[in-house]
Amino acid sequence: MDKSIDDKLESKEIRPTAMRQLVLKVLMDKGTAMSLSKLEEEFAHADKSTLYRTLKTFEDKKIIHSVDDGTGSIKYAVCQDTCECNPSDLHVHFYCTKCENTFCLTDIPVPTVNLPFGFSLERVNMVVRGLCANCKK
Amino acid sequence: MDKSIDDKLESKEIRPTAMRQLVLKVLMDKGTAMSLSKLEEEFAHADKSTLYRTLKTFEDKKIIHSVDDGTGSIKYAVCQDTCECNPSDLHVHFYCTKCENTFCLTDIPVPTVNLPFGFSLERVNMVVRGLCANCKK
DNA sequence: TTGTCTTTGCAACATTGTTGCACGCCCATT
DNA sequence: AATGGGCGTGCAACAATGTTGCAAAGACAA
Repeated sequence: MDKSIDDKLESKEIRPTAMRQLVLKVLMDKGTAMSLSKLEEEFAHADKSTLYRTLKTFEDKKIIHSVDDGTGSIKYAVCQDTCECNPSDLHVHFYCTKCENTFCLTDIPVPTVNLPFGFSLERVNMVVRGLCANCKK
Repeated sequence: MDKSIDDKLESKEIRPTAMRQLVLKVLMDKGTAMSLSKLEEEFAHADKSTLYRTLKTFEDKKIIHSVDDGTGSIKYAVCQDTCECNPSDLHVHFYCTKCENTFCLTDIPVPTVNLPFGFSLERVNMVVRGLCANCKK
C-alpha cells in the first residue's frame, strides 16, 4: 500500500488498517467529494457501517471534511494538508446538477458576512449549485 | 380566517383551503424556518403527507422557500413579498446550535463568488451556524 | 499464551422524505 | 337537484440515509 497513505493516517493518529487505507486512497484519487453510498458501490463487499465509522473517524481526526450539498446525502472529501477545519479553513463547495459531482473549491474561501448584532459564528456551509466546466459546454 | 392570508394565497394562485390557511399562518407567525416534523407537532391531528404536499405547493408557487440547514431536515420559511426565488433574491440563513432555530437573514444577501472558469451558477445555499443573539448571552 | 482494546460485520432500527390509492369535497354543467 | 370531474386530504406503505447494539475477529502488549 501507498506509503503516503499510511503517513497521512499515522500523522493524524489513525491506525492504518486495510479498510482505512483503501477508503482514504479512493477519496484522495477521486478528486470530488463522495457519499457513503458511493463508497459502498466502490467497495462492493464492504459493510456500510464499517465505511460509516471509517468516515466518522476520518472526520473526527480532521483528515476529511463533510459537505452537505443539498442532495440529501452528505459528501466527504480529503482536507488540505494544512486544514484544521477552522472557520478560516472553510472553502466554497460546488455541486454540478448535471454530473452530480461535488467539488471542493479550495481556492475560494467562504466570504465573511456581517451577522446581526449578537450573533456569533461557528461554522459556515456554502454550496453553489450549477454546471461545472465539464458539463457546461 | 385572516384576510391577508387568503390574499397572499390567492395572489399566488393557491386555493385557500383550511389546511393551507393554517399552515401559512403558522409559518408567518413563527418567524423562524420550520421543518415538516415541526409542523406535524403544531397540528397534532394533521396528516404528514398533506403537510408535505402543502409545503411543496407553497414552494412551487414561491410563497415559501426551503433551506437545508445541515440538521438533516429541510426547513421552510415564507418568502419576502418581492421574492421571486432568483439567485439575486437569496439571503443567508443562520442556524443556532443552541435553540436550534433557523433564521432568515433577509438583510444579508448571499455574497457573490468568482467561480472557476467554465462554472456557472444556478443557486446558492449559505448557512451560518453559531449562536443567535438570544442564546449568546 | 493470555487478556485487553480496537476494528469489523451483521442486523436491526430511526428519521426523513416520498408516493399510490381511495375517499370526500367543491364546483360547474346539465 | 343530480351528475361528473378535478382537486385536496388521509391512510398506508415504501425508499433512502444515517445510526446503533452486539458479537466475532483481529491487533497488540504484558
